[in-house]
Amino acid sequence: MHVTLKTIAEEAGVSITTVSRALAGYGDVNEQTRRRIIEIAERLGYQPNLAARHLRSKRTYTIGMVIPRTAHYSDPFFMELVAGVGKQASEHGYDLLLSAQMQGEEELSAYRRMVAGGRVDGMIVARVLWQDPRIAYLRQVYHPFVAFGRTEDPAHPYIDVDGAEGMYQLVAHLVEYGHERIALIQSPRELAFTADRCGGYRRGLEAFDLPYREEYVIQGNLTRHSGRLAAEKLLALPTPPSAIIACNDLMALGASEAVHARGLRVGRDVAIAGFDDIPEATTATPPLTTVRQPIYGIGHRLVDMLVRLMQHEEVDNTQVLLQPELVIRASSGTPPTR
Amino acid sequence: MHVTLKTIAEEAGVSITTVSRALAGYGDVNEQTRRRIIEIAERLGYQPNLAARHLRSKRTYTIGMVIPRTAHYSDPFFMELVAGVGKQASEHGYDLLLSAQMQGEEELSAYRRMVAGGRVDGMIVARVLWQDPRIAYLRQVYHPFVAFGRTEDPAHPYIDVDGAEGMYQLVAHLVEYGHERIALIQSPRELAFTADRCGGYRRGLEAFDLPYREEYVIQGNLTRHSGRLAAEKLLALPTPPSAIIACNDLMALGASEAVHARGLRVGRDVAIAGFDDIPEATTATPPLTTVRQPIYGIGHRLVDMLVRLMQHEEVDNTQVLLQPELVIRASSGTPPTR
DNA sequence: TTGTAGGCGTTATCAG
DNA sequence: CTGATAACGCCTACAA
Repeated sequence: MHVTLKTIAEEAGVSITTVSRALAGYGDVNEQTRRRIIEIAERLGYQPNLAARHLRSKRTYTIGMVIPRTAHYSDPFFMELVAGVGKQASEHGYDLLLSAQMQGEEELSAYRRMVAGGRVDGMIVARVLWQDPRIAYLRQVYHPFVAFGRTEDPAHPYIDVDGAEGMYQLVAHLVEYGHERIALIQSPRELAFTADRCGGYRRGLEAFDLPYREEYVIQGNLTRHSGRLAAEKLLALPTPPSAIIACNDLMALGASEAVHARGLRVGRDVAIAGFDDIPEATTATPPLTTVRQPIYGIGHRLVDMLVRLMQHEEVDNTQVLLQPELVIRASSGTPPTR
Repeated sequence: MHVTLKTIAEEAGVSITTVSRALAGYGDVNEQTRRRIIEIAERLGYQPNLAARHLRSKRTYTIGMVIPRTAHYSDPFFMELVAGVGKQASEHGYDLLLSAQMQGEEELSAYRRMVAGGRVDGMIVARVLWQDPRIAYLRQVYHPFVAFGRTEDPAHPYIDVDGAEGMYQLVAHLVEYGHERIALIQSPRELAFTADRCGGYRRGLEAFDLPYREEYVIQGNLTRHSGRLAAEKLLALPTPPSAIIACNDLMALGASEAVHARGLRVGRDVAIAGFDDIPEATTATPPLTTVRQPIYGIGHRLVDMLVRLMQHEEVDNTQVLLQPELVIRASSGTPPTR
């Protein structure tokens, strides 16, 4: 059977109340009694029942996060984020409650279970949508959360990376390397960062007087496979692009496969660039030029901000926009010789 | 405020009991009443308080897992395992409670919090130690768990990969490719799989009449960095090995770095092989020869078994030993020409 | 078919 | 300094 306060109380010959207070470290317990109680508690391996404690105190010391339940593969973006969030949560004395759900209704009901079910003190929301129902929900019930990503609605707490700027830099970089036909493999429109990143792409083209061509912009769904399909279409065009930017690294890696498969060489015949800088970007062949989002570190900052919000501390800035860092590797080719 | 059964009861003009039964789908509630109650519950967005429910029912529908809290980097082995476990847990209607802790005392107390604190119905134990205090604890309190890895004690439920066989195959493979000086970068002795894998290495050497040399066996700690250090030592020997096997992929990748740094070429001048087949093994340059542990799939199976144990169903086999699969890639060189 | 009452283990209030 | 007592929200005999 489980050791409860009652067990200890009986063993020590005092009331449950006294045991509770002794263990909680209240000052109004006789030093003798306290020591005896603590000794017994340790001997019996007492462990407070957290469900009971939560029921009373409304604090769970748990952070919730819902990640997409994909068919078979683990998404490195989310895994890095989970690692960063988990590490920092633990640093603050919090555990992490993870639920893998299909996007859509299921996901939202997982939010409800966690939040309204009182299982977590706060939520981390990743991969924000344009009109994000999860954020709408959390705002409606006034539950603490921080999002990785912003939307138009200016009021919610977020940390984000300036995708427009990142994309602009990517275009500038490719132009500098001599490219004029730069294609884009786009992320799904419903994602908040899509408009941001695509905007940066367009502004990049304009800034260098390059035309925006409909046929150079293809829709992907963030998976490696969709990147490959998109690149195949691009390469089959009458006038194929000489450079391909993908809205995330996974699609960029898929695009590299398509280039290979056509017997062309990445970085020489076709330049490829991505966005995120997942670990594999470094080790891919050739290594991938990309825009770095320090995902692991962002996980830390998300938790730091969330912890303050949960504890109702002052947070000076709840809208953090990080400047991206262009990471040039071999997949975008070699510098122009002049 | 939170919507409780009481809120609904008042709204519907019935007792809490009736609401509870109506929502739980009991048969003994008037159809009229039930419909009215359900309608109100939905309108008010009722969500059962899970702490209260757990307190009563002792079921949490949560699986616990403690992962090492390393300084800065995410360990791909654990991340893959988390992905597999999380996915399958969700498939069975369970959430995953993650706690990142330093190994040792902290880790054990996280187990206690989860288990004795009643937060989880079962635990997944990864990276089993020789005399594993976590397993000792779980057995002592009769709490359901499944381990990824076995120990001498035959009675606990586990899924494992036959490391001895894997290592043997690795040695055989390298011998076939013409190597006679095969070194080993060993994992920490306290890990259960170390004896297993090292045993396979020794038996491999014996089988091919190769001497076991003390100086060819170096201790690592599973990190990339330790693999690099170990390989540097090996390569600085008067008679350096021509092939290096590491007990995990991360150390093997570190060893590759050391080879590079010395101006040698992996797969040509020195053969390298690892164990695990983490995603990066495929994309590394050159790709890494290794022994495949299907970590993601093992995560699935761990959960499947655990779910049956938690629900006290019959499990025909609670000790599963999987046969490993040798994955030959470029890091071990090219086949001997004859 | 519905309601009353008790308890899960904890913490907080209020007397003694 | 200590102990009753109530309450958190839910479930379930048992009674009506």
